[in-house]
Amino acid sequence: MKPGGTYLKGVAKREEILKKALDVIGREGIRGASVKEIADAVHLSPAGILHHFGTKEELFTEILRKRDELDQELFTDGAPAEQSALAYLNLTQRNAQVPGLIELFSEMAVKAADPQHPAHNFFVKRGVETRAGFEEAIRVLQESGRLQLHSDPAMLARVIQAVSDGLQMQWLLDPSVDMAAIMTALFEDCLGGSISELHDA
Amino acid sequence: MKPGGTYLKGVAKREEILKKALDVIGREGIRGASVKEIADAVHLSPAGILHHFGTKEELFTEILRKRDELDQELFTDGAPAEQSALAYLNLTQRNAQVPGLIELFSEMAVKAADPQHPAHNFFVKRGVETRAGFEEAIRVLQESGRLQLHSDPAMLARVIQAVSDGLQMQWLLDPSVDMAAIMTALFEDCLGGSISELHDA
DNA sequence: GTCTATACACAGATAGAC
DNA sequence: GTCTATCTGTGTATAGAC
Repeated sequence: MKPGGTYLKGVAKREEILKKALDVIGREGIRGASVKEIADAVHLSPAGILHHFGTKEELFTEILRKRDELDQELFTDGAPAEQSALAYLNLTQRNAQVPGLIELFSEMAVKAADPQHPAHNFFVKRGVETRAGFEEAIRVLQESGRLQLHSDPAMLARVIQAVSDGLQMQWLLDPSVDMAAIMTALFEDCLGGSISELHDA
Repeated sequence: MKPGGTYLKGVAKREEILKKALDVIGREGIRGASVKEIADAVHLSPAGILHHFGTKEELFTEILRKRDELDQELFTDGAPAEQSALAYLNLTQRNAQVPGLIELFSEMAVKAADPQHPAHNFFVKRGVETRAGFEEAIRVLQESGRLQLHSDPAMLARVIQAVSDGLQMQWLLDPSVDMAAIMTALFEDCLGGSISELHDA
């Protein structure tokens, strides 16, 4: 809304804050998830940060959004529907390397249950999109006969999302849980043993 | 550790606090989950509460434990292994009536990822026990031929737990999600369509 | 052993100066 | 756009009354 220079500087500053925040939280875990910690990391005061984002919860909502954005560029962009399941598995495996962000995501997901929470719409939309991807992949696999299970794709999509989220919680409690291995085994044993055909990445 | 009267009074007071706390949180949701709110509900000062429990996190750990205890009396006590899956479904359906407690549980589950958190061992133990119940039920069903799927019971138990936790998160975000229906459909479609045989409660 | 009163530490939010 | 100062709320620690 403002002429070039100033506006762009504001956006750039926001980006810088968000990137540094992802960094700090990834490294320090949820302990690094206070306004003050992030402020220190970008050499600003807490008030300076909140000038850009309004409130703490809005700041953290933007952090989540930013991570999704970065993830999407790396993994799922432009992949055909059939491969979205695989892309998701890759994502899962990679995310498992950054416990702090998973903690943040899980914590925010709970808080966002409140319709008034700034992240509420983000999580609703994210869930819808995630399941739509699964649904389409399932449909394609069913129609091509590579998936013998003929259950309602919408329901299966919900289940897959649930398994993914649920395994993350188990993994937070005990990092020795191999999420990707369980997901893969599940696809192969229950869904018709054909997801491995997609493996080429 | 102390002679009768006094000791019992202490225990009784703790029980009273825990019961009231479950009440308040169930009614007011996570907003009622501050030491002050609970203190008000039992007509005590915050310090009075903490005298009995030490810290806030320990208090809330005991609250979780208390709820499990009450749940167990109501549903799973004495049920044969084969029916534990059904008992769990019943529990799921009943819990869905008390959003505040599910929020509390989910939030604590995330915080308990930290091995130093007072609820860490509670959640670890709870997970082990939950999965052990599923595992035995699965084994029985497999051996009696009522479950055609021959995947590793331990892995399947993890998946079922994950679906259950994951669906709760979806439900928190959108209460129109019918957790029990999805769980039931999942058992019937993927696990061999035999869980309904157990339905008699 | 039980609890109140009080003091303290800290986080997030807000107002106003620069 | 950023800081300092301030206010509020919330959890925690301690002293001492009963």
